[in-house]
Amino acid sequence: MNSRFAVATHIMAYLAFAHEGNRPTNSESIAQKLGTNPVVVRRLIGSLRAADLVRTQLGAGGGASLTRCPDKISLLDILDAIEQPSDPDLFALGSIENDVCSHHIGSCIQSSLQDIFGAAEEAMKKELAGSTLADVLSQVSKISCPEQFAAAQSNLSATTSVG
Amino acid sequence: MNSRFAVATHIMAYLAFAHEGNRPTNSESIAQKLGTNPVVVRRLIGSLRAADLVRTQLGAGGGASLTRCPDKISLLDILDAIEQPSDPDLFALGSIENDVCSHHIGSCIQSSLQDIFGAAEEAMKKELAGSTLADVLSQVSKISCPEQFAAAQSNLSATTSVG
DNA sequence: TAATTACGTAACCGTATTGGTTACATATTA
DNA sequence: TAATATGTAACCAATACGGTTACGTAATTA
Repeated sequence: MNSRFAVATHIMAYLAFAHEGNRPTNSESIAQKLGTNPVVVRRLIGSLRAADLVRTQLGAGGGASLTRCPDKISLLDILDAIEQPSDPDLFALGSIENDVCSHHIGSCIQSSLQDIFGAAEEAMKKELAGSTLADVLSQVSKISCPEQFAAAQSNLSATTSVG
Repeated sequence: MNSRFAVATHIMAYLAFAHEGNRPTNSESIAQKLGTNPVVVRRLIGSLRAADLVRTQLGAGGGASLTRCPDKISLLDILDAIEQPSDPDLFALGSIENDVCSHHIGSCIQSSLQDIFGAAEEAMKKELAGSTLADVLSQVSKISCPEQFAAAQSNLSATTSVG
């Protein structure tokens, strides 16, 4: 899960950069910036699309774009989008949840731990819910490298316009 | 990571149950209760011992026992104990952290995301730091199944005394 | 002292997951 | 109609993990 989340957030950040220019961004250029494969990007974009965070457009000039403004998309939205049925829970008890352990004391411990793990997960999600893509962008522009940020923005819109 | 944490916490909970009776608990009996293999238990106990949460005793009548009272051991202590160098971080950027991506905008996004991910992780850890093994035990005894809890406690001390 | 117990650790295996890659059908644009 | 780009399946290699066996070593106990 962890790398998927980071990559997905990265993708969303790039799409947020390109959000002003109305042209979609293709998986090829995102993959190149991330140093990965276009199919990997498309797979994640597929999950993001299923969660209605991005829309995609087929055909020439196609690609992905955000469905709403970056300040309306939290990092929790992204996490929820890429969560898979195979990721039951960040703190899943996994193989412990079997019949062998379902004697009294075992199941009692389990339910107790699940409460605590659930609280920890909630705390994490609450934090992620408080950060939006817009926050990421403004942090980038303010703190890290303002002039490169401006240059990158114009580069990006140029890239997405040209192809 | 996630299963390791859950299993380790389970192990610690069992050791906490046995903490009053001064006899250590062997990996065999813990593994049996958890429906797993003694070696798996010993591996985790090895990490817990390295973090000075448990001590182990070799030889006949040996096993593991807590180094301090359950109310002095937080779930964060356990998480920290079993964190491995290969688990750099819950939100690690993984394969993104390569040279290809280290152009200006990419590295800016990364540092921004790392801040946010770090905050989320901190929130989670803070929650775990607030829960002790004693809390787990009392939750088990109070909420879930008081009479079984009492029975299990006496069973456990009997088990660890007899072998 | 000898036998038993139990840990510590290495080694190996099967499985699951993941990311990377190729390939191709489909849709959209020009 | 040609070019572009997505959607998706399929396959591969690498990694991680849990399970298991095996064995050396230490401590107890008879």
